[in-house]
Amino acid sequence: MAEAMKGLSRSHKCAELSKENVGERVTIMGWVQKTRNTGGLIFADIRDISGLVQITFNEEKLGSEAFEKAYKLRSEYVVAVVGTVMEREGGVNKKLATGEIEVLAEELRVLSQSDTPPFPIEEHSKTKEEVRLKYRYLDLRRPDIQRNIIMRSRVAAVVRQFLIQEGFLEIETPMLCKSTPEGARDYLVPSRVHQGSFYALPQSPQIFKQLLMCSGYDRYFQIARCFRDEDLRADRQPEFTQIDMELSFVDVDDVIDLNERLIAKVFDEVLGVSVPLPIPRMTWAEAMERYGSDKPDIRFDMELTNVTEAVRDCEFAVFKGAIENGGTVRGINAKGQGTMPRKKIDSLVDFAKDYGAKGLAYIALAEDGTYKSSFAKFMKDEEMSALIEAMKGESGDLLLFAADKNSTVFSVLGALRVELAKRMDIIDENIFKFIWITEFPMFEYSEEQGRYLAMHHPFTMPMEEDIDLLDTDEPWEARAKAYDIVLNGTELGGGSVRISMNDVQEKMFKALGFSQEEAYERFGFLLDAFKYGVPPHAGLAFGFDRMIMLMTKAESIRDVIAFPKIKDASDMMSDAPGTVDDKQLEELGISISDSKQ
RNA sequence: GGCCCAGUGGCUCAGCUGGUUAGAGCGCCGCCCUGUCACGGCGGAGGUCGUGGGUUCGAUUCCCAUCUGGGUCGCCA
Repeated sequence: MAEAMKGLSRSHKCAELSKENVGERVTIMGWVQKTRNTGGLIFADIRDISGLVQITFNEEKLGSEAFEKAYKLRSEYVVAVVGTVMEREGGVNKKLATGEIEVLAEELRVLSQSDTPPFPIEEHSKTKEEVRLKYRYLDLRRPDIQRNIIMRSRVAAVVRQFLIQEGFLEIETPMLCKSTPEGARDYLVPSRVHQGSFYALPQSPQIFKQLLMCSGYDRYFQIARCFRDEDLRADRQPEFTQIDMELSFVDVDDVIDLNERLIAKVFDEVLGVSVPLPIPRMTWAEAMERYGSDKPDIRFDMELTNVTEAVRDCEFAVFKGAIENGGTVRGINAKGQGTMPRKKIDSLVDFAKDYGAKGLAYIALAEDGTYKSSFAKFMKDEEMSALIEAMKGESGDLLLFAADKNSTVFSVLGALRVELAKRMDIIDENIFKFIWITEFPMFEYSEEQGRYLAMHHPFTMPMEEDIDLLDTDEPWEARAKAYDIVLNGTELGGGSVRISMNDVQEKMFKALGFSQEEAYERFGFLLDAFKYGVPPHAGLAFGFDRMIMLMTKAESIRDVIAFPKIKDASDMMSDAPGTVDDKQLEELGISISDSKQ
């Protein structure tokens, strides 16, 4: 039977108690973590958000009726205990923050009983996520998840404090928006009043924050929920949170300066980690050339080497063909991996194939100066020597090569570089290496749609010296005033300077193949707003969940979100999404096609 | 949509090339125990081996399909 807490008031959280409190009469409330019953003496560890404290139940002190109650305590019962803080008689428990003390109970109330939990409520749980997520309310009791959720709140608080101090206003933007069929799939919300019409949940507050700049709120931020109806990954959820901001009368350097100070402050205050400023910058072109990635992990080297010139005249058909088709041959040198067994090399080849490579050529350099290679028979000796030389290959190294069009070579070697580093265990997991990637291309080719798309979004400002390129036959050569902040190989955030000049915006739409009408159809109200005096403006958005993931070293984004969704975007606990009543559908004017029922 | 991994009591796992009543640890239930903190002792309950089909004298084990969960490629302006 549960008892009321009437007349009791919690005086301390469990782990707030220490030797300082010895002799004090305290009231603590929390969950029973564990009981140890030695017969005439019962110990119980009581847990709340602060941690654990040991309660001692002694029949002489407590009386037989209450002692009987203590006898029946089980895991996860919610109790209130009034008692006196004592130094431990049975010796200090060094593993516990409150290990020097215990509370000798004088009164016990069982505020709530509990069924036996389906899995143990403990740190470093071995229970599979399937079970944990079904009982998420229990999983959230575990100290490691609680630490993540607490850190998330602290980061949000520091961000708010910093930005408000910098003159930002926190402004909410709508959740019910108009669908803009560019980019990710929208989550749609049917309208009852306007049957047959749909709202879309925002993929980001992009357009609204630009309108706020037009309206003169010259520094805006929001910790904003965003929605994308795409497939999930370990670091991707269908609804996620951005630290979103936009500033007027600024250029690239202003945004970068402000945000690196924000990062430094967050890491200092929350983790005690000092981030040296300024954070290094690298152009997109350099990042691709050196790391094969626009989000390079710079905690380790193993950079790409362009060996196209060294193999230009060779007879190896794979290299020859790639070069003839306008591609390149590039390699990476896995130092000291020359003895890698064939089986493991094959698994690297398979790995490369996932990223679009047709294969992976290799040279394994033995300690005795000889080598094994998948393609030596097609090469002259001096060509091999030149290639090894170009790769700075030494005895014991494993050289891996991809030959294809540049985008494939970069994607394969960029991923392979990270994979190798993981296998070689050369990544220092305890450091945070930030880098800004700048000067992104304006456009990116979509194989699927057979046309160029805006790499960032259609309001991204080209670099001044590249504006004229938009009028030429090769507008895709233009670089954007866009920047990403990358941490340990993860894109933490990104943004751009926006187009605030009408003529440039028109050129941009033209380059993207939008007619004036199409542009208006999609973004009319923004373009209209721009007619009435638009300040130069720029912004940035951080992936808040990813930031917390990296700060907590969580392996999954689900570990930093209180109620996450699983791979198919459903919620294991509530079973969302679900079907709805026919009556609800009728009101919305919606019918479900037979094939889906 | 493709590929890969996993699924055996509440939890975590073992179960060899197919062979009697499918095991262990933790948890749970009962009894005992006044200084435990991975408490201890004794006893006990609890399993359609994810599901369906096939091969076989016989399937947790082999094959096929399917479901569930995870990872990843595509996708994510």
